[in-house]
Amino acid sequence: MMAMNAKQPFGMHPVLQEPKFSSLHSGSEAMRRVCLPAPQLQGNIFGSFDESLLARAEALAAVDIVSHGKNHPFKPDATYHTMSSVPCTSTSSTVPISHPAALTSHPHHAVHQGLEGDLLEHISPTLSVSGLGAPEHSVMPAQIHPHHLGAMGHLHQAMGMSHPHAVAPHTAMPACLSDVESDPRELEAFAERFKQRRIKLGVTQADVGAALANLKIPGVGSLSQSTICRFESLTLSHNNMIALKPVLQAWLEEAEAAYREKNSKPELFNGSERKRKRTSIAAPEKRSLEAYFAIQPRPSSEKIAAIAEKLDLKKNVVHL
DNA sequence: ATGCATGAGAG
DNA sequence: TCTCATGCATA
Repeated sequence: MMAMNAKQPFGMHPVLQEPKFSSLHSGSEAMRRVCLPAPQLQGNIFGSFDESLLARAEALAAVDIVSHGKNHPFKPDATYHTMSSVPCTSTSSTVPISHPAALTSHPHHAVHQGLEGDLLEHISPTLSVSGLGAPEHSVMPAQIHPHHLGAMGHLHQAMGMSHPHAVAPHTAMPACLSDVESDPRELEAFAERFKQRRIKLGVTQADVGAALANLKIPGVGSLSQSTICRFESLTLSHNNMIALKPVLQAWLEEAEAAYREKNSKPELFNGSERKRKRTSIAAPEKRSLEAYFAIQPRPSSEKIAAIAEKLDLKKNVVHL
């Protein structure tokens, strides 16, 4: 044996197999990546990057490990793979099933749009943004390579949503009922963008899967590398794709926010510390201080000094 | 639907 | 060795 990544010595390889998913793939592509010291065990991931991989850590969205919880409320039903055609794409796709912004109460909301443009350097002017989620006003039939326009599309959920929602000019596509955002093309575009941006951030599929748990999105825990991979390669059922999209989108925004925050911040403390750390007072000391204060609301500076000395704290700290 | 195990390819 | 892709199993 040569590789065996310390995995389970389980060696079961039935011979038969049927193509569950019609793997309509686009082969893999060479992409540079930052090496992750730890094996791809999801559990370890966080334990490894810190300093050296600070950048990545940042990208991983305020990592704060969560054991996870694998349960997806999503109820799939149909299969994907239909995107290649389906010319019908309504324009009303402005409202995704759930706004990641709403799900995660993050301070980044305000900058979502900003980071959008920032990292999207490959935006293709070809498509109009107005669609906000429906990049293809039914302009293209079916044979167009959606990949080329996979630059944007999910500007929706930009909380404010100031665009007046232009009514579908023509082909309203009444048939595409549940189009709310299930538009396959849009999904594909998103998947493509997701992948590219993820790579740009130097985050691996496994990282993403694990980091998802940090988003604390109800009902969403971590996912495996496999799933992320499948999402990117559109090898999931349509509904599953749709269910996962907002989650991954939320992650992406988080990651990019953290990313940009990281390198925007001069953060290079030059000898002078910017802020002094908040002094934490031990519980017992704090209690005695409070007790004292109860008796002597206005202790003299002398007293304060004495107390400070006694508790080994700085005077201004004792001031409370 | 999703994770594990593992093969494949790249660096 | 790492990441990605995929077969297979299972909830």
